[in-house]
Amino acid sequence: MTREPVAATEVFKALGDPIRWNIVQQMAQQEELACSVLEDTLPVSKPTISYHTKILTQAGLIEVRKRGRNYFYSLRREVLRSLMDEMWTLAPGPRLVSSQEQESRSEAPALKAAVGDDTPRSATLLTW
Amino acid sequence: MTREPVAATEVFKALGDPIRWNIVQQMAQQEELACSVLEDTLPVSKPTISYHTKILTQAGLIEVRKRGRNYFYSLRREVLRSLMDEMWTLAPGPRLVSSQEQESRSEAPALKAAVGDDTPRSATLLTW
DNA sequence: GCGTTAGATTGACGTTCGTTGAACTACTGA
DNA sequence: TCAGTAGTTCAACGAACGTCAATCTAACGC
Repeated sequence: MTREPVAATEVFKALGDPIRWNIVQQMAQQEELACSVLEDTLPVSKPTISYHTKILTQAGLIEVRKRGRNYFYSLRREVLRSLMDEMWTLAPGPRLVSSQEQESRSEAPALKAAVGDDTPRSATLLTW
Repeated sequence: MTREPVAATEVFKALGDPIRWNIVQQMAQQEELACSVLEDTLPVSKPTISYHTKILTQAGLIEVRKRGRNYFYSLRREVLRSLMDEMWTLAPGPRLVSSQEQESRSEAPALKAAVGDDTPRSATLLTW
């Protein structure tokens, strides 16, 4: 059941790219995401998408399922939670954000050219 | 009070390097950390340390205080928490790790050559 | 003043990363 | 069987990253 342990820094590095973060965000909403959707929503070529999904897979963040000639990706939320646990030991405390603040944040202005101007989801900005 | 908003991916990228992750871990324990300590504990030269602390500062993760000719760094935990909040919206759920599991994890075998063999803290490995 | 020390900056170097066109593989449907 | 499609792999490229020696700057002690 337990897989190869992955260094925390490798997961951080995987999340530290706008396109990959965008992919993870999309997958968090869809439960399972077709590769073709990524081709439509991301402003990069097919090989580039393949490159990024590979990095996410190696970091343990996503799981790949092949059905015929189509590929489907799904987010491995337990990995994200495991990383959050690790961060929590460094900065323990209750969750800060109220539900309406989450709402407003998802409508925050996009960081321009972070992943292209016509991207479905805007870049995530942190304020504190 | 609120500073320049920083993209989440920039913070992830800052955390995605073994040396910087090590620095953050040390600062989580010390409340305030002298630069000289980093020079003693990290297997890299002074300019390299300066380079990494600069990246952490730009990501908003640490704060610099100069006292005479000495520099002191401190962790900005609210930034880490803000990032955790963002991750939580993607993978909501309770914390997973029990206190004794945290204990055993901190004693986990080091990932060799992740940041040098004589590093005070071992590399963080994730299991799920 | 003047040498020393702590740490940042600069400049150079090799390595890794992100991107693409081209070629390839595996599946589909007729 | 064979053309078309979905997605990967390969090879190459420029850009960004991580490292260090050398240099610089500011504060210290005398």
